[in-house]
Amino acid sequence: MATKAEKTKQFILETAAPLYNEKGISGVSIDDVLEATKLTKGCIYGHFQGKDDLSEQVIEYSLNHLTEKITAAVLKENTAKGKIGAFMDFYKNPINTFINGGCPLFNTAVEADDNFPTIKQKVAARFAAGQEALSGILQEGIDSGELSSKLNPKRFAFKMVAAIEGGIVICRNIDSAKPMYDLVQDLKDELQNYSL
Amino acid sequence: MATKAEKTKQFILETAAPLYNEKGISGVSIDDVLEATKLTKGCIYGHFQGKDDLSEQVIEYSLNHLTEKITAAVLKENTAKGKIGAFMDFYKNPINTFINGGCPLFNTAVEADDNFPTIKQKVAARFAAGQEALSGILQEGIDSGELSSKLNPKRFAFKMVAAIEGGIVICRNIDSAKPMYDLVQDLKDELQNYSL
DNA sequence: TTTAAAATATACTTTTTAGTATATTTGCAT
DNA sequence: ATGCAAATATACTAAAAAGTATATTTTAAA
Repeated sequence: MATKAEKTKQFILETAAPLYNEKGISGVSIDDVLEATKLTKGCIYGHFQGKDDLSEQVIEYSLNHLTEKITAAVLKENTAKGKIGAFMDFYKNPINTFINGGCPLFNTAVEADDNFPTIKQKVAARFAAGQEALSGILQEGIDSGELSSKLNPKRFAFKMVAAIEGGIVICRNIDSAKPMYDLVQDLKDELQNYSL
Repeated sequence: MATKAEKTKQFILETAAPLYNEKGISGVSIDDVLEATKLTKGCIYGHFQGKDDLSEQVIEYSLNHLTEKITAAVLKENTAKGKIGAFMDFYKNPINTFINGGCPLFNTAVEADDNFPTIKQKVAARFAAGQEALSGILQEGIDSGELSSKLNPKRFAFKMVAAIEGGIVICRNIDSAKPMYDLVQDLKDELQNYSL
């Protein structure tokens, strides 16, 4: 069983994750985390070296959590179209995201861009892995004869992720989920057109 | 001619705009602005009520500037395809953006989401206006017989903007412009398929 | 069950950031 | 040209945030 300290640390990460996702790295203060967790400085600083360390580990936690959730959803399906559809469905609702505040990978990408090089690199690795996984699924679909070889897996995967991530932000901004549903439908139709 | 104070205020806005775009609203301090402008607190606080006021006006300035630039680029063309192409070309290079740090409209949308309701509303109005303008251009293209009536102007406009904005963030994150070029090409091809 | 170490809480200091009061300078109407 | 108001600079205070030293509590091994 996990030791007390390990459970506390996990609890801090879990509790801080949505805070970071909503307010951003620069927008979260240690006091915010203290208030959300009802813990004290001594405790927080016992588990983390400082705010930078905390930020890094919270982001790491969020990205791991995201990856797990997406992977689980995708692996439930057994066709390429099913898997890609599951990916899109995961992101379909831009208002109630699996963690409050939208997609943590994307939010972090925006903020880390010119400010947090270490975190930026971590995010970049996740995007690369995600693109690899998605285009791999599409390539398998082509190889198995499910999808047409006219489909460019990498380009479709990039366009899909870019559109979904962009769509989430815009829909959240205008407080409307509708364009996102249409967008996902359009992307599914586009993939359907490559079906054999 | 503009008075000295007006010129100074304009200079502050111009100078702070890229700072805000790179570091985000929460990431910029008054001292950052002082250092960038080489001005002093007395001067800044003479022109702005405080940081919130400064932030709001800087964002306002950036969004106005963005709108002007895009409008100018689009109005140079006289066909629907030409105009939409000009829009995409404006955003084609994700690394060297017209203002350092990516698209200010989108960056602000991400940060304002759960934190700055007033600014969020301003951004939402801009997105709405943008969608209106772009889908209007496409609708005119349909009406004039340039584009097929099978094209859904609103849905295409949304997908295009979402993909471009998302693409910029991802490309900046992975330090590569290539996927963006491919994406723009794909979107242009898609529009081309609706040509009559 | 005892106790020493680990975990957490309390009470501070330091640093950073925002904001203000006042002095000085500058531009422009007379 | 000059004097006064507007613009800007200087030098401060206030508040918020990060970080630390130490006391207390809790956990778990002996």
